[in-house]
Amino acid sequence: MVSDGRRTPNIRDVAREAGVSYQTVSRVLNDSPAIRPATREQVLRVIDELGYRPNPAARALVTSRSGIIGVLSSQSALYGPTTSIQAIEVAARAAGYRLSVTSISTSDSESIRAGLDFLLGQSIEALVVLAPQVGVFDALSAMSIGVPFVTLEAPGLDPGRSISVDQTRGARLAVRHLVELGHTEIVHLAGPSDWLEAQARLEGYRSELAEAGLRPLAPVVGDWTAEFGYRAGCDLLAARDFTAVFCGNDQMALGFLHACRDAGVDVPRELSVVGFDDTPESAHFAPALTTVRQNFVEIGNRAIALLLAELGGESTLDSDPIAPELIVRASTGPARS
Amino acid sequence: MVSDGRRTPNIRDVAREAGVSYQTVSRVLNDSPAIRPATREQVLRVIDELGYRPNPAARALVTSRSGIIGVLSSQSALYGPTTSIQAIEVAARAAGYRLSVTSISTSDSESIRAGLDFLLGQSIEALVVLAPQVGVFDALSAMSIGVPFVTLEAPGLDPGRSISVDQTRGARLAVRHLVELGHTEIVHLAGPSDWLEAQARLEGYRSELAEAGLRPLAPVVGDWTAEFGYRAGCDLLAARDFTAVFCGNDQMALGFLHACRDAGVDVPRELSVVGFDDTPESAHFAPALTTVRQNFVEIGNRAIALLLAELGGESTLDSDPIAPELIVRASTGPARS
DNA sequence: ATTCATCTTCGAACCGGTTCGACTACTTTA
DNA sequence: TAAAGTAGTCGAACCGGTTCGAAGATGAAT
Repeated sequence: MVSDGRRTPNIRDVAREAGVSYQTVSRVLNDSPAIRPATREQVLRVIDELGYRPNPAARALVTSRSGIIGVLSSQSALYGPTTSIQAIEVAARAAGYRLSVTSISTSDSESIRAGLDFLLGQSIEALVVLAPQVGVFDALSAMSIGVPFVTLEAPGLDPGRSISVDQTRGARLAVRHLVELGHTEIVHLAGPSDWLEAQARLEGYRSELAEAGLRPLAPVVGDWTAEFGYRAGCDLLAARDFTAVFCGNDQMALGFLHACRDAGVDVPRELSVVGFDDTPESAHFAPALTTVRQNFVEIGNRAIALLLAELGGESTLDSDPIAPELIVRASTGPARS
Repeated sequence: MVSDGRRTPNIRDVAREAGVSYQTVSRVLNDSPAIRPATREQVLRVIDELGYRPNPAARALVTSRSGIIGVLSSQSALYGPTTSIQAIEVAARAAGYRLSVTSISTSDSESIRAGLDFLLGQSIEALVVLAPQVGVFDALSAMSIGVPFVTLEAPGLDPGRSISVDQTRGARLAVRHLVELGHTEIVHLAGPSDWLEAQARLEGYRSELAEAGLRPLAPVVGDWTAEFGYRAGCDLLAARDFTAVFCGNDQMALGFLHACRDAGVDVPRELSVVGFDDTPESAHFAPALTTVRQNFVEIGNRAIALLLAELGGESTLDSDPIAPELIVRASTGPARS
């Protein structure tokens, strides 16, 4: 890597060194066919020798393609979004795109707008929204995005623009499992009410119970954290008028299990607990958690596939929703009659 | 937002519409002082009216500042790195930078090089490396980076270029706690041996035991997962020749606790268990986990602060290492004599 | 009224690529 | 042997900003 003159080499430096015109170098870079093999060899050698890297800004300027896909994510270290983003990154990179991720800490429209502005100001070519609060989508439809976009884990909203596991179905699987075990009084520890996933799971909980002819109990609205699950559990177990709990995610289930231990309630003998997500840890909870598995990697992959199709001008394929899967472990058992 | 002609408006469109020259618009954008307030108002109004956004590629081209900070991360949804990256993103955004994150799935030099190439090809202005395997740093020093960079959670390597919690100290805190409880036979469930954090914790484990005049046992090398912790636990508990376990992270501790339940071993009565990281869930393990807290947000913030200082030409300040904190919970207790 | 300083605006060059029409030299065909 | 075709290369214009020296306007000083 030579650094004569203190300037990073540009395409003209390469051309001069290789004894060709700079357009020829450009041809080599974009592997145009009309280049004599010997010339290409020569140019490539000089490129390597000089440590030349094409300037992405210059390229973006003239092609008006930034190669950037924006990701708007809610600020959290939750397992699901994190896993999806990673899958997105891998898929995007494979397609020659890079990611620009920004996270919003609150879901008020001001901060959403700021996050979106930040991304749009980078001339992103497409957008993935991973912030599944209702407010986000209101803000989204208020601003004209101007690029293809897809929302993740926002079930029931804007079909065709949203990729998600069928949350309602997942919730129904969980509840049905409990019903089949003979439970009739099933509490739901829900996620934040402005999260679409939480809404869909609550909906699934209600409709499955209705179908079984059972009455839903008032949902306890939480914040996805184990800490909340614990405190809610302590409260609920004081007046124990239920035999099963369907938790909105695995973390809350963990907290709830903790509360059960504190209260001396035996799971699953006296109480059945179900989670949601199947985090890698849930198999090792005490007891191992029955939960609903979501394929977060698949979500990410499909998101990029859809965007790439749209960027390529293809019609957006409406694929089947991703099916969740019930994973039965030790935290659920038959209701005691 | 007007869209006449099907082209996004550029600075000249704004100038024409506002009745000024395009250089004046540029002045307004970079809030140069030499602009009459009335002119500024007028220009800003037109900008808003046209929905004009400056083209970052054009700007980057002429200023030769991309505004991008690259992040090279190892592919995982681990709590620590995820949290740090988020802190980095927030801090970078506040400073007017954006992030380009890429993750490498394996730590062989080929894939490291590819990841690094991918980032350097985006003319990043600075680099954060969050892939604390030894191989990464070998590859790093082999390639000339050409931009300021900082490595995270890579203790003991390249001081001044690395931000991390003092892992060795954290491990010593954990082990000292066990020693003070009277434990003499302490097993270490280590992280992968090519991870610098794992090495540092192992080192801390050994030196603290040495100082206490105790002999270290052969470490069990794992992969950070709960699943591994479980399997290792099952093996270890078969021939139970120890009274305490120091786990390299909370997930492995969780798996180990699971194994203890399976084996009918009472924690902390018969066995003490310590984790590392203090994930938000660890307070709700069964039993609540004694662990070592790391401030991942602080790590991210410091990383950006250091890079910004360097980008601004300031000398790199060598700050004190971040101190870890022992969080004592229910999983540790006195050794039975 | 003229000169000069100051404030504000303008013109032109440049950043580092891509692209398209034109040019050259060498084959092929009649 | 002249005309036509073709592979390979080149020149110039352009993308959308920033920057710097120069110019126009305005008002104060002489």
